[in-house]
Amino acid sequence: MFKQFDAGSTVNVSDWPQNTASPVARSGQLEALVALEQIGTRRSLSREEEIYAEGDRADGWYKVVSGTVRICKLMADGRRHIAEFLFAGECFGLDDHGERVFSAEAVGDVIVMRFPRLATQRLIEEKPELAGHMWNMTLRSLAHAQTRMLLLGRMTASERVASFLLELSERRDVRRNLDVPMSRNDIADYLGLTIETVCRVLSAFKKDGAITIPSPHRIDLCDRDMLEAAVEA
Amino acid sequence: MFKQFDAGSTVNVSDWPQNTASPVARSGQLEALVALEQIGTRRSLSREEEIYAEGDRADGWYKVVSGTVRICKLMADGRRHIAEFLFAGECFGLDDHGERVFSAEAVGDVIVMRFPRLATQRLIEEKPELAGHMWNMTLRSLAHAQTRMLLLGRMTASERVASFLLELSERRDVRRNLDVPMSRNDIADYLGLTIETVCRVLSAFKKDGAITIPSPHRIDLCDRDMLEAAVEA
DNA sequence: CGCCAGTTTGACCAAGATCAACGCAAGTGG
DNA sequence: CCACTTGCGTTGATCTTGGTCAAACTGGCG
Repeated sequence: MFKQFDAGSTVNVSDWPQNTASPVARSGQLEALVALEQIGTRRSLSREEEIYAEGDRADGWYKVVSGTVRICKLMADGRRHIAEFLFAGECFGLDDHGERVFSAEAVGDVIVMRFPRLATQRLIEEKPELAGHMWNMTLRSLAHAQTRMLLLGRMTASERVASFLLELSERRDVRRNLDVPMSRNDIADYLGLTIETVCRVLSAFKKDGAITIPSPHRIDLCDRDMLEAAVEA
Repeated sequence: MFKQFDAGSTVNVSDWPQNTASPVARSGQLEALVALEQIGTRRSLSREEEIYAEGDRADGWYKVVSGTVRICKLMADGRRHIAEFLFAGECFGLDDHGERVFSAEAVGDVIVMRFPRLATQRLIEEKPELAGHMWNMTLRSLAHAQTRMLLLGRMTASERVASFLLELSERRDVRRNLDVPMSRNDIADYLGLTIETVCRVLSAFKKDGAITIPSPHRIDLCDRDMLEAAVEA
């Protein structure tokens, strides 16, 4: 089932390259992380504002402080695809060299930290342990992307929506009273469906008693087992 | 359009963390890569043989020497999803910690190099520049995964197949006489379609004069422009 | 109160899935 | 050497899921 929804690209010291490292390397790692945090600058954005656009120079990466960010791509004929949603503590924009391949936008009001690429590179040269940390964040994104490829390639509409609700619940660490910051349209473009299908599936889940929908941006997971059964992967 | 199909996770010294590094760091990098190659062991597999299974301990990663490898996952009810095909020079199995989330199988006869996880970790501690190299390989996989999410989430059957043919052509560096090592079924599971749909789309392309199909595992791209137009992303 | 943006619901439609038959080599065993 | 099998691939007929189009609903907000 879907237990390994990555907890996002939060700072995490105990992983692949590090977890057998000597104590010395480990304390170096911690110090390096502090140094990393210090090269970041704060930036506030309001609802629907663009953080960067497709085609912009990719000269930095970001970490969400508060709010929700979406990473998306527009096709020539207007079809939209949302590659990822990012919540507080998660990082984005590490990928792509040179030009941005996707754009990043604020779903609601958002605060992010921006880490300039050059400063990051210099810091990595200075403290090579950091490369391992960056690598880990990328590995997490990759694991998440693979889970989503399975979802987009082989799951039915209800499986996708159930999956989405459970993912939200895991990532935001809420068991029942889920708040859903993004619009139905965003959800649809994230799941490779249409807004109507998303609505219909949600209504169906409601009728079956798996969820209730006090308001469009608030969903109660009454019966998680039912949702988990709907995923069935 | 789809020009940035990553050339795979081949060894590549000139990237993100390295490309502004001092000459000293660069030569260290090269030396480190040689050291890396030396911890690998050769392994031969025949058609349809499993390299590792879902659930196996993830205690190493691989590089394809010759042949084609597929990374796949089976859902409980038998639906199959192919996450990736790997050709000579490309790496896989770097992702997942602990247990394998996907399995890896030889499409035809295959030779791979296996790099044990522990030895790799030790080497990284010894030569921290290597972390940057590993990170780059992961970044490439991620870029590829993102391209595929767009394909699976938002493209039509013909767009997917056209995309696939062009991707094959780019990655194997062949402009016309494409050899297609995988079965129609593999292609379908890679593109999130059924085998019948793949066949039909290929037949349609043939009728339109975009391709010819001398044999099932050999496809001629007569009119690349037509295929590129069919993708239209 | 009426407008507006986002959501929900319904009726209909189509892309692609499913089911089924057929074709076509490459074995295989008599 | 030739029937027979077997595993793919291709094609056709029909069905289903989810998309499209359109209308109604809902909760702010001027």
